Formats: sequence, structure tokens, C-alpha cells
Amino acid sequence: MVTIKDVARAAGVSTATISRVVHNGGNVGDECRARVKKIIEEMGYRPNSNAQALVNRSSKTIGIVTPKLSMSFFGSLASGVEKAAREINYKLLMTNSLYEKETEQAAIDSLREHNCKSIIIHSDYSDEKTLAKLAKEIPGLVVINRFLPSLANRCVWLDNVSGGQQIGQYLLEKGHKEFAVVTSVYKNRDPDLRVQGLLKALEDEGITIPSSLIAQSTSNMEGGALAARALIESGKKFTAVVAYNDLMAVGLMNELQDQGIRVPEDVSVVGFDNLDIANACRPRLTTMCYPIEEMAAYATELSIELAQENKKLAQKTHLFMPTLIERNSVRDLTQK
Amino acid sequence: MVTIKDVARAAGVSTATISRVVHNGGNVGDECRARVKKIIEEMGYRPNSNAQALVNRSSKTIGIVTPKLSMSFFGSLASGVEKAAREINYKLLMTNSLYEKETEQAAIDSLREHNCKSIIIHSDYSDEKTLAKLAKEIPGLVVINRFLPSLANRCVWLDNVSGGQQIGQYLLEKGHKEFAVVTSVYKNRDPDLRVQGLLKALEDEGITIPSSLIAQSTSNMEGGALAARALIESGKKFTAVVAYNDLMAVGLMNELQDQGIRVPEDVSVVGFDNLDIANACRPRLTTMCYPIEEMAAYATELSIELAQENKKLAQKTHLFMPTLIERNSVRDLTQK
DNA sequence: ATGAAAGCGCTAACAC
DNA sequence: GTGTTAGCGCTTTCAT
Repeated sequence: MVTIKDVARAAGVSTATISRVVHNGGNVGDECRARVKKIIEEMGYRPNSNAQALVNRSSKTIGIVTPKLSMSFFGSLASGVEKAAREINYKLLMTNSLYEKETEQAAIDSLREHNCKSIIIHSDYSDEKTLAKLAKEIPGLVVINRFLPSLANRCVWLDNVSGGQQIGQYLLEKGHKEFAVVTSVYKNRDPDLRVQGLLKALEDEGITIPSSLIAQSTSNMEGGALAARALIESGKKFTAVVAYNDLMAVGLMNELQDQGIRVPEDVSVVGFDNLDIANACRPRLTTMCYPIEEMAAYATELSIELAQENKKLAQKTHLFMPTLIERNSVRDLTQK
Repeated sequence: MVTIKDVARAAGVSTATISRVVHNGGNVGDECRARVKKIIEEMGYRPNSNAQALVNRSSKTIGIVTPKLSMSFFGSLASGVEKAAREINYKLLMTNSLYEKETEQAAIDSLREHNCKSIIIHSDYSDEKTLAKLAKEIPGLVVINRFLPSLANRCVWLDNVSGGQQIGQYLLEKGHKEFAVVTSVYKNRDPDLRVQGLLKALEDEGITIPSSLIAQSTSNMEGGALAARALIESGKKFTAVVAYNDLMAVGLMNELQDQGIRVPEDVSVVGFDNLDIANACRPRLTTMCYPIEEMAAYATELSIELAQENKKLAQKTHLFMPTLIERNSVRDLTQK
């Protein structure tokens, strides 16, 4: 391993000078700078980032804590962070929290040991107090996918209520009047918010959803299939069902179709997230786009800014809007 | 931030002693050890891993280089690594190579700057020479998903030929005699190997595939759809098509069905990878399981062992077998 | 059993 | 414009 001393010796200058040219600092003669640069190149010198982090009390890494990287949604999140991080030459430190409170805490701790001053967390467990305390110690902490009033300027989140509302309005426009909902037992608040938005939209038209047509299940394909059965068994009629997310929507659609119910001819389905899967299933799924990759990239930039103690951002909030992606899983009832 | 000195002062002992108890080293009195432990706990002391990495010349991180984290396959890979890494208290440093040679190199370099002695790389570009040179400098380098003879003991790979062969045999058993192939222009060698295996299996039965029924395209859903059209336009008959991977297979199936060709009634389709998508599409896709998460976890353990200069492993190779997952996209022609 | 001290590779005052 | 030097937080000989 070639160190700064080796380079200094080879160039016949001090380590301070090497450090200066590495960082494009001033106070180095043109001739000297050129010579050092050449030698660095020749020797293949690369600063040891651990030493840098030690002396700077901050490492050029951005930490990310998500429940499970193998899930498409979180993979996209990580990719968004990585993209933004690479552009400013930061590295990505990753940990899965596995939907467990202790693991989530351990993940954060380990990031801190690494002098990681920027952390993007998709927190499902830690309560507001814990996160608020953390934010005091980690200037670059950013919470993605959740809004905490006391941490308003470090939350990058999605308007789930609007998402639900948009779906409701869209379905109404298409002439639907009998709705069902497939929601999740997921412990964060997104499911409730989305349903809330939906109900709000329907309410304006005086439409309600009977409780037997609100099925709750796990937020994956199996959950969707289970919910489909529950809906069918209720015996109640519905022309459209709104699912918590794409995974549930696809499980639901498939189960419906397996039971001889056509989508969208007999029943329309709408999802949420716009995962790849929404394009792979048949019919293609009409869904709300959750721009997670962009949000993650944005969160990364925000995190870096925050980490440099830039107080200007104190008041700014960071709310993203989901948008409807129209595909083929919804039938237009206004034209027979 | 509480440092080792703070703890030492609070405990009235030297930093050496603290270090000893932190690492459960010997030569510390029982009473003293207990007291220090308590103080560490109280003060919430956590060793600075950058300082540790600096003095140890090695950091407890494992680096991973993959093309694109947002792709399901690589997300699973990363998850496998993370899982194994967390168990031994290692952190994950991630970089995307974006299918570009320079980025791949930059990614490796950046990992080295971090004193990362264990690196798992899904390399699509670097040639064998480059990687061999790298392996000399990075003891824990492991190549996943590719076999390089000169690096045999650090390659964790899949028997793609066997995979293709298994598919061929299975289809043969099901009475298929007219085959088509949808392969990829992907620049690594997997596609060729899989086709090779398939052809080998067919050859034993004296069956060949006309070149007009070997469609080549990009390895995603659109590529699969494109290939489907090419196959149909060839005018040749085929009862089964073998796709390079699940993405292509699903694109292909959907396109076939959109064109009024039923799967599996008219045409059978087989994929490769066993992504989530294979379970989401209709019919559910019969495919080869690529146990990437397990392989990644295995690769991680291997990498750590290698990094501790354990020469014992010099001769061992690490080949995994894909296994057939039977679902509903293949028709049994032997029973009308 | 415990401590003193050197040094890992680097940066940033400060001196010249 | 360039060099000297004092650490950053930690580990590890070597004394005691």
C-alpha cells in the first residue's frame, strides 16, 4: 500500500504538499503541483479513507437503513441513494433492519461507529422521540417515507392521502360506485392514510364502503389472494377494488381471475407503487407511481446538506406527490 | 462522541486496559474488567471503526459491486451478503457498476481506499487478467456468478450448462420436439452457456433448433416481447420456447398471449432465475431456481476466510446447481 | 495485571 | 510556496 509519505519521499516534498495537491488546495507552485500529480499517478496513490475519516471526524459515506434490500421497492430506494452518492464521490453503507426494532437500532449504531454523518432511514419502528434524539446527534439524518412533525425538515415523504384520493376520483370518473378495499396490517401508517384519502374522495359523492368489503391482510401477493377470497365470500357486489400496493393488487387480480372473475371486465383493480411487477402482470396494472428512486436521490442530497450544518434548510419540508399510471386493469363503466 | 480516553479517565485506568476489555483480551483483573464494562455501558462508548481500521490496516466491512441494485436479482444478492455480513458484525459497502467498465473499476478502487479486504464482485466487464491482478492485492476478493480458471478458488458460480440441460430434458420428457430459444445479447457468457446446455440435451435425441427460431434480444421484458414477435414472424412451428431469464420469459409469454397464442396450451415457456415475477405472471412460470441469495451468503463467508489468509482453501471450488421449479407454463404433450 | 508510548495515514495550524 | 508538527482514536509492544 502506497501512503502519502511514500509519495512525499518520491517527490522530494513534504506530506503537507501532497495533501494540498490531492485536495486541489492553494499554495502549491505550478511546477511542483504538476510533478506531484504525475508521481501520484505513477505510484497509484490513493488516500486511505479511514485515516481521512479519523482526522476529519466524518467519513464520506452515506448510510442507509431499510427493512429488506431484496424487496424491489427498497432496491430502488438504495439505487437512488447510490446514484446521488456516487455523483459526489460518497460511498454507501448498507444495513437491513428486517422489520425489527432492535435490528433497526443496531443498524443505526453501527453506522455511527463508522463516523457516518449522513443517514437515510426507512424507519418502521423507532418512535418519534427516538428519532428526534438521534437527529440531534446525527446532523445528516433523513427519514424517508414517513412524516414526523418534530423532524419536518428531515422527512422526505409521499402524500399517501392524496394518492388514495386520486385513485378514488379516477374510479369515480370511470363510473364506479361500488368499491372494495384491500389494505394491509403493515405496522406503519401508509395503509390507513391511503384508505383515508380514498374514503374522502368517495364521501364527496356520498359513497361509502361496507366494512365487509374492507379486507385486511399481509402486504404481499399471498395477502392479496387471501383478501380476494374474503371479498368474494362476503357476497357483496363491487365493481372496483383498491389495493394497498402492487404486490397485493397482483395477488388479488390473479386470484380473482382464477375464480373466473374477469379483470377489468367484471372487476377493476388499482394498485400502488408502480413496481416492475405492475407491468408484468395481466392485465397490466393501473397504479399510483411512488417515485421512490427520485425521492431517495433527493433525500441523499438533503442529507449531505444537512450534515454540513446548513441551517437554511430548517423550515423546508419535502413532500412528494404520487401520480396515476393508467394501464389496463380498470374498466370504464361510463361507456358500455 | 465518547472516546476510549474518556472511558479510561472515568475508570481510572489506561486506554490499553479499555481496549483489552473491549476485545475480551486477557490480562485484566476480574474486578477491573467488570467495572470497565459497566462504565462502557453507562457512557455508551463505541469504538470508532475508522480508527480501528487505520491501526489494523483492515476494516470490518465487506464490499459489494453489482451492476444495478434496483434489479431484483442484485437486490437478492445484496441481501444475501448483508445477512451473512451482519452475523459476523461486518458492514456492507455498496457500489453499482452500472454495466460500465470504468464504473466497475472505480467501484473497486473506492472499496480499496476504505481498507476493505473482502470484496464480492459481480463482474461483467473486467477481464480475467485484471481480476487476477486484483486478487493478489485483495486477499478476500470473490467473484460471484462467473468462473475464471485462474481464480477457481474464489469464484462462486452457477452451473449454467446444467441449467440449460435440465430444461431440455424436462421439456423432452413432456413430449416437446419443436423448440425455440430466446437468448440475450448480454455481454457476459451466461446466455451462451445456457443455450449450450439446452442444445446438448436436445442433441441426445437428435433434435436441433433452426437458427430462425433462435431469437436474440435484450435481457428484459421488452426484449422478450420483441423476441416473441420475431419468433412468430419466422413462420416456423414450435411448441416450447426456452428464455434466457424470467424477465424475458414473462415479456415473451405476455406478447404471445396478446397475439392470441395460449400459454401453455399452444406454446410452453420456461424461464431462468426464479424471481418473484415468475410467481406473479399468468400462467405462473416454470423456471430454474438460481439460488443467488444463498450463493451470496456463501460468497461472503468465503471472502472473509480468504481475507484471513487461510491457505487451506486454495483448491476448493464453489459451484452451485440450479434446480427446476415446476409451475404452469409448460404443457405435457404426452397426455392429450 | 496494568501502564506508557509509539505509530497507523492523514490534515491543518502555524512557522518560515 | 513549502515544511514542521501536533494530533484524530485506537491497538500493541514493551516495561514494570
